Amino acid sequence: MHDIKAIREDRDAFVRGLKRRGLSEAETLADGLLAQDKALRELLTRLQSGQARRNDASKLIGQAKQKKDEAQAKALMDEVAGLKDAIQQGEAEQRDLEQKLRDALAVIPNIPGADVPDGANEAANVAVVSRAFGKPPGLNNPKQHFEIGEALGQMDFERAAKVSGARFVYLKGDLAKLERAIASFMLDTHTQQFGYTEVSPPVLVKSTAMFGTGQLPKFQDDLFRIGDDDPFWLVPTAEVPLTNYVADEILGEAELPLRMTAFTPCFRAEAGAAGKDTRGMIRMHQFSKVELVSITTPEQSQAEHERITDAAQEILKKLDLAHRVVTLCTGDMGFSAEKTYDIEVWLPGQNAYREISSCSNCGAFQARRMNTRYRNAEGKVQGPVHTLNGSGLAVGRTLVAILENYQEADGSVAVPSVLQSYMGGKTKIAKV
RNA sequence: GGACAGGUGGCCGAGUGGUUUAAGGCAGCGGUCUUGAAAACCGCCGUGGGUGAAAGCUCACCGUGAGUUCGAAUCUCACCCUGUCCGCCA
Repeated sequence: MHDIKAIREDRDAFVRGLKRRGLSEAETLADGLLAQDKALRELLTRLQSGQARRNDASKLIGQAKQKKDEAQAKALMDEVAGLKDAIQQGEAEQRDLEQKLRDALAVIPNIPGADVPDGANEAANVAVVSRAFGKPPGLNNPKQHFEIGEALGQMDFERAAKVSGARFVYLKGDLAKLERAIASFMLDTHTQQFGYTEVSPPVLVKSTAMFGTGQLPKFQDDLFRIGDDDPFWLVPTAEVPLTNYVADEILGEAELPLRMTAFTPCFRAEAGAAGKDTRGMIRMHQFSKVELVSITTPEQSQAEHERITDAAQEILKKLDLAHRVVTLCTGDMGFSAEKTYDIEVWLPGQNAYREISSCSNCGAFQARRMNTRYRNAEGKVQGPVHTLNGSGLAVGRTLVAILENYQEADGSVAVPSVLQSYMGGKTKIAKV
């Protein structure tokens, strides 16, 4: 959510930012907002002088009545009665204008950071060369993960389709255990090495929480919803409950940065993804993910963005999985992000790098929607905090990457050394 | 799901239609006193908005929303949340 005051003070910067995002009618949009803002402020000035007079007169009426001066009281009451309609109408108009302005602001995406490359789509994303890691392994005729999993008899899409439909999967035996091992390994790394606090959050949330992180009102079609009025929503990522943890709060500067990590299932309707990644478990309605969220001061957020990306990459490094990092261009970034790094892992079966993590600095954008601020050391309330989130990592896709990168010619899969202790010492997953 | 009781500033807590400008206390900050500290005493101490160069003036906010009234923390209605008990339950 944007600050209308900031738009008022620098309309052109706002317009430039939205244009970089690809919004061609940014000028019209900005001028519309400013016109609404102006109308609202003019109304407030008018309305408040009426309210001030009413308050004064009402006080005088009280005093007159105490002095038993009924004539004086009557005269004042008559005067205020004349103001009443105008005030009530003005208050209704104020509510209406504020609501309209808020609704208009709620669907405008965040402004890209100054160092974000311009571009219309993922073709314009820019590699972060210094963050690249490892080389694709030389494998002969590598299989795709679902071929491996199905041959092991431990990955079942058919029965999942019978029970739940497309884009669901059953994992069994060692593969089910591997998912749990991956998650434990990730959580342990983030808590022990990077100081994140492990959290087990709700995965059903209210509309206000979805608004806070920016999924609502615009992206309702991507979400699963439960109930008609005052619904619950299934979280598409633990970013939602972790970030909204601080909603409507004023935090002390001393407690920042606040770092939280959670392992949760994630639910996505995948509307509009028809035909994409239909085989295998790359794109599911339900998948599990370890998420990282940081709440910081504005001064800290850029450094924290690098740090959160480090934490996510550390997992892939320990698993010895080749990957690269790209800075998303203005046209490829999510709604709430100011700057985003995507981490892409090498998948031999697909002969391609595929996204496994997305680390974003949302600046003050979500904090404004959530009404989360902080207090400095002197106790003075400052502006909104900054919020960041990153996948650390998508567990399903990590399992896919392990299957494809650690596959053996005989159809078995080696267990990466850092996971062996989580797998009861097992070094290999084979058909039973 | 049902019954009852509640929701007031950072915290506790008074306040059932009009000098409420939300009492009082705790915590915090500044000061007096003191060699220093404690105690005592004095002062300050919510958020957001409008207007203004500023000082200031002003509006809104007592769980949320709507309403009654000249005037609402206080009355009415709806909803949300918390606690206790009952029911159900991993």
